[in-house]
Amino acid sequence: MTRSTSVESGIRVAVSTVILTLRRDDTGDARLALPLVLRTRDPHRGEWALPGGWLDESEGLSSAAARTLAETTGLAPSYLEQLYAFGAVDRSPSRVVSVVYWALVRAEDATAAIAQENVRWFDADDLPPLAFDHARIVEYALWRLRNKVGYSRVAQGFLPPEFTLADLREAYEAILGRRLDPANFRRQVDATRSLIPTNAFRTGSHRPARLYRDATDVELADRGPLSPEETRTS
Amino acid sequence: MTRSTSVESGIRVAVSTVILTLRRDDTGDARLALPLVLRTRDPHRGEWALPGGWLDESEGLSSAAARTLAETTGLAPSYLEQLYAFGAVDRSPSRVVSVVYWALVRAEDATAAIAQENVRWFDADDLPPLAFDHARIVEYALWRLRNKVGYSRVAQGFLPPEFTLADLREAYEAILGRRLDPANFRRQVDATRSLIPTNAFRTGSHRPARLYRDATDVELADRGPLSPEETRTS
DNA sequence: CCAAAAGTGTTTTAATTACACCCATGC
DNA sequence: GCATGGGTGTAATTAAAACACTTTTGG
Repeated sequence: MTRSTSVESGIRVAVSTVILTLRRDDTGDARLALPLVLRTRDPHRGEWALPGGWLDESEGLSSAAARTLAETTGLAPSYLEQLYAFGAVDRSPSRVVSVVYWALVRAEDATAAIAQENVRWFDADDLPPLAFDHARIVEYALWRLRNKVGYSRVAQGFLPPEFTLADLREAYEAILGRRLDPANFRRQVDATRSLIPTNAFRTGSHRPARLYRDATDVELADRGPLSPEETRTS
Repeated sequence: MTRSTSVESGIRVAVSTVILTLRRDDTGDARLALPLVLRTRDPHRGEWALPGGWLDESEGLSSAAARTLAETTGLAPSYLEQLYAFGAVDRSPSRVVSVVYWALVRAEDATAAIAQENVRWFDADDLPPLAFDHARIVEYALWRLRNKVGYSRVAQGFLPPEFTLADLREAYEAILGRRLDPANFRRQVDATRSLIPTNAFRTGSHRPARLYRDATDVELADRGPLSPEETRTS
């Protein structure tokens, strides 16, 4: 497009996203799941890869992540954060720097997600062989999530606006892979003052459970150094 | 270089690094300091900017960070970690994605650093106006350091192989900007079992202080998802 | 001897954990 | 009634903080 060669480069910038949601397995337990795209072109044709695409010259990094996320799943994320920039020389036949994001989508959104050719949701700890270095990327995204759930409210990104403490605890348990004491969990979350109780209850089984919603309009977690556009609550 | 236009892009990839060290101020206290480069070309000619350069097609991201770090300071970092990828459309007149690293260098190395035209070391909380979005980047790097010092051994990246507990505490105090109780600090660090005492003492003033060195060969902190080359201890 | 930093001990407070127990609903 | 998850109470353990006190050097 431009005549000057000084603004051209043999290095291309891609943006990919590790999209996570909660899904119920056969036993009814919630488990982490993520969508992958079957590659129809070389390199790595026939292998599964993270959703993503080339960074357009006119869009920001997080915009590109949200765009490719919508293109592959039809969803808007409830949480989106940059994960890491991968740029080893040998990670692809051509020179590609991938800026990878990770996103959370609500469970009920994910079940309503558009079913698309070449896109499938996999259990996060039962993945097929992945293209490029994507296996390592997913592993790191899961590490980040498990870490961040310990000091932030990110887990609420999996839940609808109103939820019970058992819902929230189930999300934590699925992320951390271990059971949490209901009594202590309750005390810990209301010590953070991040939930406000509603007057509604979820009924249907045993004693009804109170529904809660977010106490504040602030972010679920620190998403890093955001540009002014990214700071706006969309 | 290549004839195919499909591997060309109007987006260029730059790598910059926030290089941090400890320096003594007039009162003898240790303070965080970092080198900046005076821009001699537009855009932002005459303003100070982070050391960095264009990513070469044949080098990895962290290699580029180490290379530009050596070019501007003549130093090798004792710690190097990716900070964030900045890619807002309007952060530069041309489209640039900057992958930013942060690095620690040892104090005595920094004082021996090559004095270079257009490069100056500034006190971290008394910086001149910076080019591009570099002020925000430095701020985030300092936040990351202050955060990471709480749950890792990164602070040792400022110190020589052998040091006293007072040296280490002084580094913590400079990073965190507050005093720490010597008694509690001692207990906390030896609870981590990350230091082993030597039989040497530092003398010269008052009661001699025992010298310690790193207990392990492992990294000072989790540097993120590293490629195989980056994992090698160089 | 005195000042000052190195190093130890002790008390208090807060956070975490484990677990007993009561409550309210569906069946 | 009774099984089950919702919700409260409480004791034990652990970690963090505050601070008095002893030790060892230089001057």
